[in-house]
Amino acid sequence: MDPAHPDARALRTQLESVAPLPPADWKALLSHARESSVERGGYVCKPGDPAEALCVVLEGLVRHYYVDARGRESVKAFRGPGEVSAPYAEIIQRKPSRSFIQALVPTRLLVLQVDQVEGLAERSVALQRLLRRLVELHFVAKEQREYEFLQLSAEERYQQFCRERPGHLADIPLHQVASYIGITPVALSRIRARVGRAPRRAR
Amino acid sequence: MDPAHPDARALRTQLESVAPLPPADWKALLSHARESSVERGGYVCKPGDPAEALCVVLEGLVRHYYVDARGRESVKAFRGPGEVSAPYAEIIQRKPSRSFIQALVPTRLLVLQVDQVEGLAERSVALQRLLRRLVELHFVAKEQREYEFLQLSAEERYQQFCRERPGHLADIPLHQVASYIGITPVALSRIRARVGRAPRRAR
DNA sequence: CGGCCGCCTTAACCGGGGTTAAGTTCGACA
DNA sequence: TGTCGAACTTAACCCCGGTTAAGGCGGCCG
Repeated sequence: MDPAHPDARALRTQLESVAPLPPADWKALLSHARESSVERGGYVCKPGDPAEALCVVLEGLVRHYYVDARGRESVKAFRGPGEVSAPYAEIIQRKPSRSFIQALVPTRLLVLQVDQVEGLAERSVALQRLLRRLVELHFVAKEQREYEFLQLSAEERYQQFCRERPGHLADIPLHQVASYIGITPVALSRIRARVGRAPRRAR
Repeated sequence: MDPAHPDARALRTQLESVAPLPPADWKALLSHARESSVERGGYVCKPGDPAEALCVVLEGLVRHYYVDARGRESVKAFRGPGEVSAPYAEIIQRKPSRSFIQALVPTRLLVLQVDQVEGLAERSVALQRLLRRLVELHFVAKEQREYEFLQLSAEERYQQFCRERPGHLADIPLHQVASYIGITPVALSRIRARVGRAPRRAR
């Protein structure tokens, strides 16, 4: 991808705020990146796919979810522009994906191959540190989620969610929000009735 | 700490299974390590303490927990021999600890200063990679926990917990188990009555 | 020895959320 | 335009877990 491309510049800025990255490493990274588009409802990744791609959302919105043995579906995360989207746990464990990653709206992604990134990181402390920093931030996010399950009621988790993703509320079907906060669509509907049919930003 | 010490040898082996670490890095790490003991009920860390120590449990058992504004207590984790014990999220965010870390039995710890480790890692890709690997494993564990909250009932989470920490069940009071799986002691008691007063290994 | 306290259990009551089912709205599409 | 289906809501019923309170048990200490 061209370093002069606006997407590339924006991404660079964002990465710099996580950890400093020398220009050489940045160029090397970009040279392995390709862009990809997914239409609304399309899949970036399905169970059984080899977990080898690290994506960054450039534009649009995706959700990460999985389906358990009983066919019950759970949403793990939503990811918008600037966020990393990948079956991270499976990449770490070098297993095939167990998750779906699906575009909720037309989405553009920057795609990196994990082993190429790993290869570059073998030779750069800075890149290695950046990668660590990124996992650390993911870790903190998961711990925040753990906190919400341990200490908040479903209603509070819903309100928290509305605060977290104000810009995406209009694009996410409520049953997926319900799944994300760990309740059924029916229960979410009741909560929204109690709370007074909370914000669902006009478009 | 002496590299010839049995604890040091055991730890080395364990770290090697996570990611390779050259002898020079290992020696440097060890030279900054000190050992510390905590009696049963004693604290390794309390809210407000600067989050600067990375501990590894050599012997014993600790729990990580926090108390929210309403005084409600939640157990985030238990850590036994060979496991890392630290207010990780706070270290990552460079904030003071918000958690308690408490010994459930007499415990010995290996203590490292975060900034010393960071300093070493600035000069070693191998150490940097090892650190990343460790966070990655923490991340996977948190995602597993997220899965349990999303898809398992309290009863299933209890049985899962019994499978996870069979060796520590005897040392952990039930109300702490309840807190860990996100229910009240009363509810756990009922579950145990249903399930048939599950294993609580004789000592 | 007796009393206290922490831990665990049991019981009774209540409320939130799961389940099932029906009804509404709305957009896609023939 | 009519039909179909997905998404959302509402209602009825039930169960799990929270809450409160009481009682048992064992260890610690005066």
